[in-house]
This record gives sequence, structure tokens and C-alpha cells, in this order.
Amino acid sequence: MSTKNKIIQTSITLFNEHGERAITTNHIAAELGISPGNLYYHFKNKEDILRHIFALYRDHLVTNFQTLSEDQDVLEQLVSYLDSIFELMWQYHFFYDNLADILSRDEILKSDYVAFQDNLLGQAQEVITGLKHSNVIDIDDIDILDLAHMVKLTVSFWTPYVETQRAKGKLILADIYTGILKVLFLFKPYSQGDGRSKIEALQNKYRTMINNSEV
Amino acid sequence: MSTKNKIIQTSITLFNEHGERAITTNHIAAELGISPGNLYYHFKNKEDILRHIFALYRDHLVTNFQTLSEDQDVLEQLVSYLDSIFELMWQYHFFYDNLADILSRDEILKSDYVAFQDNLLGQAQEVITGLKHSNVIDIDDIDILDLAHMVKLTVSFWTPYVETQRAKGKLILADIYTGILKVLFLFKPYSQGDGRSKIEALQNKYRTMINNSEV
DNA sequence: GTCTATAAACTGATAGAC
DNA sequence: GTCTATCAGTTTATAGAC
Repeated sequence: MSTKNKIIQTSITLFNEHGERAITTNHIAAELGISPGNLYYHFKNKEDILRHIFALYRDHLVTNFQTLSEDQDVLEQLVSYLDSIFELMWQYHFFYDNLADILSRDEILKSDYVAFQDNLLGQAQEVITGLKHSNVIDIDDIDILDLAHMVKLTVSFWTPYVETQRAKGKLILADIYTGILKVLFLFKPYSQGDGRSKIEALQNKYRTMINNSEV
Repeated sequence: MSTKNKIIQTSITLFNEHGERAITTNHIAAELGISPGNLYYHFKNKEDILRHIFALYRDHLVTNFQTLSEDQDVLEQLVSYLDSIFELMWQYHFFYDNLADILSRDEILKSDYVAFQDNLLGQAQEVITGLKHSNVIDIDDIDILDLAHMVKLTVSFWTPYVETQRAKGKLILADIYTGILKVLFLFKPYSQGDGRSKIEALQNKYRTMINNSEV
């Protein structure tokens, strides 16, 4: 792996472990066993590293995203989508732990992030519309935007929420599943007929996975 | 006002305006026109200030909180409760903008916060149970905990969510009302009969207030 | 209670040699 | 590409005078 990539990967690890604020360019260089000067050869500064990490995160999400088609089981697609997203949220959770702070220090990163979020909001609305057209849920068109925002809020801030609800311990896989369950919970009251039992089956699946992962 | 209180109030203002990370003890002292040495006479360090601010926030919330009684209009009480909470979230929004970060630096503050959150979760469950017993909503007992978590997540991270969804501009009063609408949105699918129309009336009330406040 | 002065530590960042 | 050396600036925190 190139030194540039190593710096990015190590930064992600250290940021997730100790928080972005606590990790300086010197820490990153020390962890890698390279000199600070070398790090500054590859990146202009810490902001520059953060921008590269965000680009990586965004590309991952764009790559994994598949708009729901009505051909396949729409709920299965939703779940695979949620799996990807929450997995990603876990890999980059430091970013959302310090979101407001990181964005306030970098105008360019902030406008990139805002544009991307706007994109995601549209995709969330498409997902909800897809579930509606597949008769999994029944929802007034006027409520779709609100639900899309709630899904996005939940996904974005699930990891910070979990981290700040308990005194000790890091994020574990079960926390990711619990987050997925929360999104399913948002959909559940709108589910109808067959859709309701399918969602309940999914809930049971993830509850089982939580129990198994905690052993 | 005592110097000690002035320091606390000025800190809150500066933290909200520029973010907690960007404001040092020197900034606070300079803004107040006192010396850094004087500030350190009143507080051990910045952590100490943050602990005092959190205690203030917690006391406000405890004071304003009234468990819903079934005598009065339970929905009116809910709204007055939501008003207080979101108002408070606005006054101390820097705290939630940087929550994970602030708590990770101070074990004592973190355990105080966790204990308080546990408390709030119980109160949220009581509120939901109250709405159920008043027949405003119909919800399975098994779902109450999930809904309580969703309400808490929404309230806690609403201001960071808003701040990070748009490129420019600070929080305004309309943002608070929009947050209240999001909580009502969470309750709405569980509402029944008379309860549903009452919730819709409340939604319309806040939508009107948003429009008026933006003029 | 408040000030001045200052120390000790750390941070981000650069210049120049290899 | 990588290193050593180093700087200028910032931050926290304290000692001692008033």
C-alpha cells in the first residue's frame, strides 16, 4: 500500500478509536513510524486528510447503493441497503461523532457534505416510494419527506447516540443491528398486510443476530 | 452577576456561536475583559466549566419537566413539554454538536450524562404510556421502548442534524418548531380517532408558526 | 478577587539534506 | 519519498503581586 493510502487508513483507525480531535498529524505519523515531514509531503494538512476520507466514504456509499427495483423482493433490497449503510457508518463513525465540528472548520468539505446529503435525501424518498408502490407500506405522499428525514437522522446519528448512552465500551456489531432495527421500526407502523409480517420477520432475524453476536 | 456566573453565561454564548472546540479559556476571559488568571481562580479548567454548564442544563430540564397527568389535556401537556425541551436544546446546542467529543474527554461528566439520559428514557416511556392511557395513541407495549429511544434520538440530535444539512446560516426559531414537528410525526402513525385529529391540529399550529417566524 | 507575567507542553507546518 | 531539525504560534495552567 502506498504511504498516502497508509496514512488515510491509519487516520481512520485512530480517529475512530480516540476521536478526531484527539489525534494530531504527529500521532498519525508516529503510529505509522514515519516522520511528520513525510506526512506533510503527502497531505497539505489534517483537513486535507479528512477530505480524502470523506471522498472515500462517499464513494463507498454511492457504489453500494442500488435504487430499489420492483422486480425483486423490495424488502430484501432494503435490508441489503441498510446493511451496507450501517456497516459504513461503523467504519467511519468518528466522522459523525464530530460532524458539526469537522464541517465547521472546512467550508469546502461542508458544501461537499451538504450536496451529498441532499442526494441521500432524494434516495431515501425513492426507497420509501418504492416500498409504497410494492404495497409493503401505505403512506400519504405528504408524509414521505418527513419519513425520509427521520430515516436519515437515525442512520446518521445512530452511532453517536449509542456511544453516548453507555458509560463504557466501544461500538460492537450488535449496535449496528440495533440501528437497523430502529429504521425498520420507523417503517413498521406504515406497513400493511403482507408487508407487516415481512417486516416482523426481518425484526426477528436481526434480534436473533444480536443475541448470537453477543455470545 | 458574579464573575463565576458571567464566565458560565459567556462560555455558553461563545460555545454556541463558534463551537466548543474553537473557544479556549483565553477567548472566554478576553470576551469578558478579565484576565485568564482570574478565570482559573474561579474554575479549575475548561472541563470544570463544561461540568457546571451541564449541571445547569440538567437542572433546567428537571425543573421544567412535569410528568403527564391524565386530568388535563394530555396532548397540551406534551406540547408544553416539547416546547421546553427544544427551547433548552437551542440554548445549549453546542453541547450536542460536540457531544461524543466532550464526553470522551471527561469520565465524570460522561457518567453524569449517561445517568441523566437513563432517567430521560424512563420519562419518555412514561409520556408515551400516558398518551396510550389517554387513548391518544394505540401502541403495543413492546414498541414503547423503541419509540422512546426514537424520540430521544430525535430531540438530542435535531440541532446537529439541521446545522449539517445546510451550507450556511445559524439555527433559527423555525428550526426548533420543525424539530417539534418531527417528534409529532413519530407519534402520528400510532394516533387513533380523536387523537389523530388533535395531532394534526398541532401540526398545523406549528407549521403556521414556522411560516410566521420566517417573515 | 483580580491582575501580570510567564512556564511548560504541544501543535501545525516548513526548509533543506539525503 | 523520506528524514532531521526546527519555528512560530497557541493553549493550559500557575506563581506571586496588589
